[in-house]
Amino acid sequence: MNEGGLGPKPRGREASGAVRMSDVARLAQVSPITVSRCLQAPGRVAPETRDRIRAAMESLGYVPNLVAGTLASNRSRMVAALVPTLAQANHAATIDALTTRLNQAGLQVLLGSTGYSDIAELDLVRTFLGYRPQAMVLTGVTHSPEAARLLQGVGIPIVETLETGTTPLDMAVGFQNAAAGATVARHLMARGCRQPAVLTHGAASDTRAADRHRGFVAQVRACGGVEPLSVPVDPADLAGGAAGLERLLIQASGVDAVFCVSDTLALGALMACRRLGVAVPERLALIGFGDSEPGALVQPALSTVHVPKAEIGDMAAAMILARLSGQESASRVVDLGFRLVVRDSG
Amino acid sequence: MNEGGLGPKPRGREASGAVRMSDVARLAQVSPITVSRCLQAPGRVAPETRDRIRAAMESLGYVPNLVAGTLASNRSRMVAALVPTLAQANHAATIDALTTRLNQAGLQVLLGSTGYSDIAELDLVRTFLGYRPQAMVLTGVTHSPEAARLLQGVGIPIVETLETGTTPLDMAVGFQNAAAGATVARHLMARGCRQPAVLTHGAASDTRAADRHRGFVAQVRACGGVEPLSVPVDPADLAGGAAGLERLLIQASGVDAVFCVSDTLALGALMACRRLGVAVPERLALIGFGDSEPGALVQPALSTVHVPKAEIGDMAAAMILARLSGQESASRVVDLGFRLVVRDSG
DNA sequence: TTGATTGATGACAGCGCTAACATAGGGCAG
DNA sequence: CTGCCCTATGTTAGCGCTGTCATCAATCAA
Repeated sequence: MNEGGLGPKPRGREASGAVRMSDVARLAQVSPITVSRCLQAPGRVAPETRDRIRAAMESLGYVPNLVAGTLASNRSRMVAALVPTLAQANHAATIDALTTRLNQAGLQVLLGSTGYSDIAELDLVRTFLGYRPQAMVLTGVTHSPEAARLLQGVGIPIVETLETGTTPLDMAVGFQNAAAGATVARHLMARGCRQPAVLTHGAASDTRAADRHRGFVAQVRACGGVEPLSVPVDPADLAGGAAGLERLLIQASGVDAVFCVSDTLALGALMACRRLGVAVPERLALIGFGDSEPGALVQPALSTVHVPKAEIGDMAAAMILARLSGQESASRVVDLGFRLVVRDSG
Repeated sequence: MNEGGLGPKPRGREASGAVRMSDVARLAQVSPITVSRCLQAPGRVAPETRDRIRAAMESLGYVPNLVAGTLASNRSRMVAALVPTLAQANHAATIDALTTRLNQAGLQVLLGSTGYSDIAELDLVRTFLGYRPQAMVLTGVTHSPEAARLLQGVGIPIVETLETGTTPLDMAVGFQNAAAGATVARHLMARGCRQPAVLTHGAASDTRAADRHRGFVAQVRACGGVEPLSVPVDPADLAGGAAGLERLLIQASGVDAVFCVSDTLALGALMACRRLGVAVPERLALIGFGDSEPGALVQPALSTVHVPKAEIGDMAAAMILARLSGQESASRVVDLGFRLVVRDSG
């Protein structure tokens, strides 16, 4: 008996004030563990008991504390995802698909954006791992060594998206950026272009863009074309694309085609061409990347490379779910390909 | 002494296997609470102790378990956010800004998309509250009564975005959709339109679109215009906009202006006009909503209403942070306004 | 009848961390 | 030298839930 006040003074903090499982249990006249089972596996609880418990939860407005559940069960029902930015439609589409699919399976998505910074990525990886997610989705396969070490240490499924060029940390789904660049190069050369150039993303950590650039240049060389001039742009937005194109035309007057590593850059370049009176595609062919919606609407309609944005999100979710349900997936790398979309601009 | 094996058989589960705070503490020769303090308030720990602890964390590869921390401290450092869809650029921009700002303050964002469904919203609200977020961001001010009850019960800051028409559950930041609709109507009437119509979003829970529609119609009436025909479209994508416009032209041949409740619909309508040979804006004026990027690039450039997407996300974050730091914000409703952008299409 | 099996529920301990209080030692005014 | 405050660190007891086993009654084949 501690009632006499003689024992060690009880000095607990006050509880959060919310309704707890034990409150529900008391009202339903069962033990807390039965309430827990009623939530996790209703089939293992007798129907009458179940109804009584549900009525109790309803009447008390009980909201299970998943944090406590996570700590006890070591299953957080969360998946962490990192993107460079959401403001770009292709990342948004991928995340949207990923989220939808994971939600259906009862998993929530913890989202962070790195702003194309390796430091921010490392920070976010560290923090997110602190929430003990059951899986992690990253953009691209290039990370700081420290981040890679952390990620491999935790032993959860990891999916890297948008890039399948090299060996992934764990799993990868996307396409081959270098091959996409090469395809564009082949197309332009076949079309008779003789002096192609590249508008590329200046951010060092956007290795996807760098890969496309590299693949393009290699293919131009292989076809015996003039060594392509390249102009880096950062940030890679519309204004950047426009400015980049102007710079490019100043540096080399003979350029007859430009591969822009993103549709956004291409659209900016297209605007600049309009302003400067450069005829597209007659004097200058323009090819983008990503098959964004505006590209199909402008005039001349933008030639580009279509990538399966939503499918990548879907597949990433599927790979995670398969792994979490114990299947050792046969293929750790899934290449969903890309497709050259030839429209008016080149 | 329990060593004799006489006490109750210890039947604990095995621990998660990860490095714990106590491991760090042992290596650094301090108590766990000092390690905890070193993470939360390094200033309250002596410099040499701090260095020893940090070295220990480094050498063990310690990743703090924030789930346990949340349970113990009742502070999750998470903010939950719900959007109808991420695949639409204006929501993505808002969330991007929100996330960036909250991350800077050490808060993570738990993101869910409702797909414009009240049922999905309720589900997500319930689940997210289970993670005990410190604040919640919603889109729009209309929710199921059940969701509203839940949200008001938990006592965390709640910000509703994109809409400031009615009384919020707690706080709101956005603009007045009805007023935006009215502004468009005034503009069209002043321009000499006599028979305007509306392409609107059919989803019942997109009350923002419905408000714009309502405001538009009311203003047309007030100006003495012909009662506007309206065509609902769902899903509100490009194809929907195109189909909607065709239906509209069939139903009423005298229409000389169309207010589309989103830029996406307007762009679809513009495509249809091109296909049908309808001159824009000569025969048909077209106004969108949202000031999306493609709208500025198409020809004729789309007239639209600019809304401060990123600013809304920023402000939502600021309101949350203010409240969490104890300030009772003076204004619970922040109207960031909108701006009619007249370009070529109307 | 009986032992084995199944189904429903409960007792106990502990997940990894932090709030609240406690303590020890040093500096310093008076 | 006393009493007080301040700084650095430690002790204790949970946060709210679930894994693991235990229990007890009902069912059923042999």
